[in-house]
Amino acid sequence: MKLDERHLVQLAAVVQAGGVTEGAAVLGLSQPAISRTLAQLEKRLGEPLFVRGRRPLAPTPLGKALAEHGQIILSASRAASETIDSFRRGTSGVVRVGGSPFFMDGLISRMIAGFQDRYPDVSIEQSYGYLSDLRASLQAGRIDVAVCPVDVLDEGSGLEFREILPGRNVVACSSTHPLLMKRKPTSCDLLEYAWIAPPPGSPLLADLRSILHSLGVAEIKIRFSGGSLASVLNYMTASNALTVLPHSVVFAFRKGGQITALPINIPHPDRSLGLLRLTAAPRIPAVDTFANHVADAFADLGQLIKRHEQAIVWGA
Amino acid sequence: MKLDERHLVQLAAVVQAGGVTEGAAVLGLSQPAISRTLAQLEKRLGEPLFVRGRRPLAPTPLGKALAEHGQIILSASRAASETIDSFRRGTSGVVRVGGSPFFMDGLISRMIAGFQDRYPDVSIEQSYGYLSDLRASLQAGRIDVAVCPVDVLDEGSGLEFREILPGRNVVACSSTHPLLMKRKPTSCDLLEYAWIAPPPGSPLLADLRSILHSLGVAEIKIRFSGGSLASVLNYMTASNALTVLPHSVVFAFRKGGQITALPINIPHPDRSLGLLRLTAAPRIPAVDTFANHVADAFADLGQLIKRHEQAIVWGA
DNA sequence: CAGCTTCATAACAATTTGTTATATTAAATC
DNA sequence: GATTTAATATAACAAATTGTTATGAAGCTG
Repeated sequence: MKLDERHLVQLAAVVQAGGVTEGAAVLGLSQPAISRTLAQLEKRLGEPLFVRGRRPLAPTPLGKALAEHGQIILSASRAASETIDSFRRGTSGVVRVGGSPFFMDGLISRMIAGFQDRYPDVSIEQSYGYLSDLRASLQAGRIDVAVCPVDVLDEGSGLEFREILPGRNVVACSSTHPLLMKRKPTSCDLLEYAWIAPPPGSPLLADLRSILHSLGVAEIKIRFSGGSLASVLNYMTASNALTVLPHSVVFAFRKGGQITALPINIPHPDRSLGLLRLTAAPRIPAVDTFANHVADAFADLGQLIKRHEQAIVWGA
Repeated sequence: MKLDERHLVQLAAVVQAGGVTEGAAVLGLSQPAISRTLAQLEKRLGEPLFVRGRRPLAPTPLGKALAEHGQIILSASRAASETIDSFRRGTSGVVRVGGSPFFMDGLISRMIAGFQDRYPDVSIEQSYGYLSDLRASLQAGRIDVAVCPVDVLDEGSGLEFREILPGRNVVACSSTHPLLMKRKPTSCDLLEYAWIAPPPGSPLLADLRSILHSLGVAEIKIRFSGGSLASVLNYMTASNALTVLPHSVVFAFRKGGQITALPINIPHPDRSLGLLRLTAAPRIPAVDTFANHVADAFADLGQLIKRHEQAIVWGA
């Protein structure tokens, strides 16, 4: 026999509160409303739910059993309410974030940890991709926000762009690299060593080409390619290979003492790391919270880098 | 924010079924009904629950989260329905049974085990008492059924009596008792040994007195009293003490080989073991099921005793 | 692009829900 | 044991909700 969820909830409230009047108060309803519900329930069931003509009100075994189900429903309903409230506050929900692999692995993943330290009820679903994929994912509603280097001129197409860090690359190497002995490495020196290529399709790969061009270097020895950041760092640590990496990523890993940047100036890409969101997308508070957290974290990082550079001067 | 349980259920059905139409079918409703509910929910929340303009219908993270709560509600509701159906079939519920201690401990408790082997979803709450207490408990709705010896003439007072075994007592003793050596023990022999008194207030105690009277015995040595059946049996096993017990109880424990009955005839009490229920009480199917089970079990027991007596003749 | 399926909207009838006012009934009190 | 008090049941009514059918709009499929 099918019964109304609302009725079960009312029954549960009455049983738990120990009286019709009190139960009504718990639910914020009038006593006659509950009284009628109970009468109707008993009529439909053909079984009493309470021992009649006796106070305090005592449920029959059946009444008690049904009230337990009602209690579950009431709890679930309250949990749903809490879900909504917390969703609105941006302290719960799901944030689906996509981004370019090196930034995600090198910076964002740490920031996510810090974020969830503050907002443990927001779960993060991470995915990888470059600008065109990410744009498509945003538009298809597969992700809520993207973290990605974007050409400064690139704009429009319904995407909202929020810059969080100016583009700046460095030539990275193991912190025991022989070239670090030299005061001013030349372009020729760079040709001496093997290179790690950034992932195919990444802006870094394009940057690498333009760097080589600006240094007047024709070709380099690519020894390793296709690896994610962890592979690149490991490889670099255990070899004298060079690669081009975002300044911020190398900076973030300076604590490990394994890698560093060569003191050589290379041109800045006309590109900034930023947060991308769909302009037309519904505002999800948790995504706002997350975006703000990431932006703040990058602002802090920017400050840190600035202070660090006052001590150590990179390049010439 | 408070939301309607019904709406959450409908949301859950849609998410689980993967479409409005399918969800409506699951709940036995029309598609527009669900469609309107969802529209209303989204309007009240100010947040989309589904990714619009896209098929197959995909819930947003919020929609999915709320649907999970709805699923819980739906399950609880179905469980409640099942509780009712099963209650009506008499295969679930609670049976509160009261009875005289020796019968409960000696016979009924075993029958409850057999009962629950067949009906595992019926739980039994057992309590003890003699006729007057039990009658009061029945009338107060504290128990659903009583198992108790009742004077054959005693009747009325809104109680329905169902006889399940004619009263018959025996003098019980350890199975190694010296009197068992004698072919025909006399009343004087009975005076030689210590006696265990049945619990105060029990019909057995009254029976004991009338037995002594009929045997022309004035007084006996009471050595032990106030014990429950387990104590009485243990005491008897470890001594040569005698007591008066229902024939059926001694019979039920014959398998243990520890106790038996003396071959001496004592008068039957004008009393029968029976099931008592309130005539006016609402019919609880599980109680019916239980009462029938107990009655059947006693019928079987009666047959067993009869066959057993054709082999072994008790008393003279 | 036609055809099919699925979802959204409109309009309306029926039921349900909640309210206040009042009668009953069980417990408490003297 | 009569009387008072607190709690529950009932009645009457207004408002909101729910469900229905009919129909329009929007995506997918071939």
